[in-house]
Amino acid sequence: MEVETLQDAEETKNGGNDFEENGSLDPVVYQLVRVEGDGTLVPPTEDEVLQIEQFLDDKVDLPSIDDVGNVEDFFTNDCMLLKEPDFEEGYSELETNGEIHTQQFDADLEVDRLKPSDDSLDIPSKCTVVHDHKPDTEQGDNNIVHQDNASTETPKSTVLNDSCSAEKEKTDACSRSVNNSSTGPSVSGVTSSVPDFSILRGEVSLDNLTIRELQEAFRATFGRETTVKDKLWLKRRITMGLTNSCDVQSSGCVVKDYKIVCKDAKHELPTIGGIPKAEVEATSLVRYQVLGPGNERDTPSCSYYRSEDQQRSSNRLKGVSTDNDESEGTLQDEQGAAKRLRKPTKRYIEELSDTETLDSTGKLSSPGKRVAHGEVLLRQRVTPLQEVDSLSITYPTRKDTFGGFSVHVPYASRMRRGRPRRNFISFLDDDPPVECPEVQMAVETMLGKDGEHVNHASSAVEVPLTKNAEKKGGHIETAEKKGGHIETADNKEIHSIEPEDICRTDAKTKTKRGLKRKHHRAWTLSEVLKLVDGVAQFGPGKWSEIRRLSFASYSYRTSVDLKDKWRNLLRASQTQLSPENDGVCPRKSNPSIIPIPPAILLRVKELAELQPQAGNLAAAIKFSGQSSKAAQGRGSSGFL
DNA sequence: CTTAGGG
DNA sequence: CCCTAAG
Repeated sequence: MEVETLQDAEETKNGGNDFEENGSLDPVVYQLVRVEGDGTLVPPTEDEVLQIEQFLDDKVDLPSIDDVGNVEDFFTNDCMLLKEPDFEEGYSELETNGEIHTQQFDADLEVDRLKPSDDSLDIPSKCTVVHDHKPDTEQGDNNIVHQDNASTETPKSTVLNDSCSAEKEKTDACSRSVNNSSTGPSVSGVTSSVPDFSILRGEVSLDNLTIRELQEAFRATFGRETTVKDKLWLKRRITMGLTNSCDVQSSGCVVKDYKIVCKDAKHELPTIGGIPKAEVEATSLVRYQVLGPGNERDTPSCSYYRSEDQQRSSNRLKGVSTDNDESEGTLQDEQGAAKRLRKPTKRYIEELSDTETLDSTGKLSSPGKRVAHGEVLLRQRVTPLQEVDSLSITYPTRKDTFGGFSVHVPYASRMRRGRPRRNFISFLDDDPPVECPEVQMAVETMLGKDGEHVNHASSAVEVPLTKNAEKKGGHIETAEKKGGHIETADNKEIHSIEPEDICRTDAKTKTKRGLKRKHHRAWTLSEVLKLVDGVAQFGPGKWSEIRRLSFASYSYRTSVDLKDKWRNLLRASQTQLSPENDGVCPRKSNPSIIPIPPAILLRVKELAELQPQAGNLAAAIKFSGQSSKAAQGRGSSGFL
């Protein structure tokens, strides 16, 4: 059996409660009772009591009058707000309160029994709630529990209760409501809109109501108007509101549940529909209701959300899932059928995201901020204790509603999908203001360029042609002043980074807007030779080939670079060679710049000449081999 | 991506 | 070296 929590109606025992002092509230005390299968109540065990007490203590603070007031207002607004997008603000406050409540409830739920709580708590309790929403449901004790979970109370009811205890006015209302089962929820008094619950009273089969009546009922239940004309939906909503459960079935819903509850309960809670207060379950229920109304924007979808959440929560809490699930499915299906699917709006989505983000609680996450607000609140209440795990689970995904169906969507999906900026590499690149080969290497590596760096570094030896100029004895060793380093041997120079490079690098980094300018690298004699050789082999225009084969080690030389360089070489060869005799560099005599060795130029020239010719012939191909060799032979004598 | 060319 | 147009 389960221990059912029963709340005892007000009790005066509370004694020194604030409430009493205020006089406004009827002190309600929860009594923890174990419900036997036969329905008899049994005094709680000490353990049970203890467990509950803890919760109570925590709660006690919560219900301060002020808080309560806020809560109430909040709820009140809630109804109204729910409709409108802008009601967010109200929530924050509520949440706090809500949490508290939730905790309590949770606690209660967990324990599954109520214990005579401290006086401090006054929750109007009412009778045990046995809901018969579902016809299907079994009626065993278990059922009861389930139902409670599933069904339950509206958040409002919860609130109301609190408020009642706290506020005088409300109290009155509460008391009234309590007294008059018939009376509409006192809430009305609080709420701007005064729902007329009368319609709900009694056992009325929603099925028999007209849309209009249903709408009225809806209004009575949620305190707000609805334009929805979907009977099914309305029925559901109403039922849900009344019962607080998700399980409501579209058809065959009878208000009587509500009613029953009312009857049992001494007070009707002003809550939305006058939901019974089985506080315990109420917790979970509360959520539902809130959601319902809130979500509702007259949209069926809301209910979906809820249902899921509810189910979950209830399941979690009680471990009873079956009924709920079924009901859920039913609801969803029905709704889905009834209404068109609704796609989340961008805004909606955004809101959701935000909400989720905000809620550390995680769970809340669901649906939209706003919509969810109510839910959130409720959830928190419910969740805190037990839902932890759920939270963790939930976290990764967010629920969205699609066409009324809740769907878990990975948060990630919402995130921007853009691919990572490809530039980031560039940035890396920029870097090396300093020259560290390492950095470069790293960069290059990252870039995926040829892995040359290694070579580069080690072989970097080469001196910029310009500078070295002639030196080459066979290799380029010279170092010019410029480099600052002297490369003794080509091989060695590892650090041949020239100051220039550095400077340039920086420059480019700074200069280039987004793109950094490629690090300037002077062409070394060896590079030129390779280039020439490459051209000789593959022919001009085969830059990519040359680059691949001949410049494997120079990752920083692109085919474009080769092409450019070649162009420059050609130019040079033409100008220099011809006037060659001058021997001097035409344009500058600048010492720093060392002209490309004539030998090379010669080769270039030859190639240039050959190529074209060859090109014509297509001999280029064949040629290439020969030419290259030839070229080598000649000019290079020692180059390659 | 590779070439060609202009800047 | 960069940039762009054109395959």
